[in-house]
Amino acid sequence: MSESHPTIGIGALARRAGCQPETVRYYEHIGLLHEASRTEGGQRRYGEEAVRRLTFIRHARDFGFSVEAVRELLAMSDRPDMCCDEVDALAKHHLEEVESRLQRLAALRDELQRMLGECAGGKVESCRIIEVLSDHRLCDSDTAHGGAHDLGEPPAARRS
Amino acid sequence: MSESHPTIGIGALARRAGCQPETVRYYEHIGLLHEASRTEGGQRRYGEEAVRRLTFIRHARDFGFSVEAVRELLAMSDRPDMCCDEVDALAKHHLEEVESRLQRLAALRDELQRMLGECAGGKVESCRIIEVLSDHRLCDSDTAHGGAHDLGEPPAARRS
DNA sequence: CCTAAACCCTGTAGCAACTACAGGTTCAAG
DNA sequence: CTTGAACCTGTAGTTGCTACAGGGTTTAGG
Repeated sequence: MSESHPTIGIGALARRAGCQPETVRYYEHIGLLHEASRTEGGQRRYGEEAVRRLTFIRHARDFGFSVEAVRELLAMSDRPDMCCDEVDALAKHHLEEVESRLQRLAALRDELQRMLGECAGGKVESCRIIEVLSDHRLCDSDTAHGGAHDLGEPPAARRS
Repeated sequence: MSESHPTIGIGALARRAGCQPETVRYYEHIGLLHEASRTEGGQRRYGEEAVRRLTFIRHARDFGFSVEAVRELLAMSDRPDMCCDEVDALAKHHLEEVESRLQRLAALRDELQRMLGECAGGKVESCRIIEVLSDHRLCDSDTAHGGAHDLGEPPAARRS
């Protein structure tokens, strides 16, 4: 309702949503955030609405939704009279992915624990860890660790 | 012992280790695999040792070890009389990371389940999922989902 | 021996989702 | 009015590959 004047700088906006100014510019660039109004000198100025939108984005990202999923969620939340089936479906789908990642990650943990438990701490020559890594048959094959890709490795960048 | 003649083509090597020829060239490029010998026409030819090495790499990668960690593991496995403490430490460190990812992923799953359970299926306006995403305070804050980054999202590419 | 298919080569660009500069401009406090 | 923090654009880097384009090589069959 209340359209606050755009007085918030990009740094303050970023701080309030817990991210970096670069990330804000990036979100604008890929169209998650609308183009901000500018001062005469060309600097971006935001209002409270932008804070809400960015917070939503960051929060959804923290939940593990991909940028494309966030884009859909934003589009849906912009249409309040829509039926929320799609939102529900998106969240369900995401939950399924999370659950399958959880299972494989748990299998991986078990295998790592087993490896570590069996390593007697001698020479590399007889190291159980190296052996297991060398030979797939030494794994508990029931609970196959299905490839790090689908488990998700931490992406390169982590925010400080 | 038996130094097999290098007769295996890059495609066959890749197939035996469960990856793509491009991946093999990439590993060579970043120095995980030694430079292969070549035919007169310039094509790479490999022996059984390369199969073992590549299999080790793929397996360690499947375990979620980063390429840099794999590089260290390879260096260690190349020195059989070394004490395997470092291997052990690397694996332990990795296990810790896996466990912390597991915990956050579990918290995330709970939150998603809660969100889904509370969504009554009406209009977006009153959608519990959108609400939770909009407002951090609606989360169970004890078991905070700590950012998708550290949970790891599935990287873009998945092998077929 | 010849040809066609299957394989291989290099090099570059692309994916996600940002982060990190460089080299300059603008704003706000004192 | 000066200073320094904040901001601007644009490009390149990160991880771990994958996907081309535009060629050359190998090999099996006839």
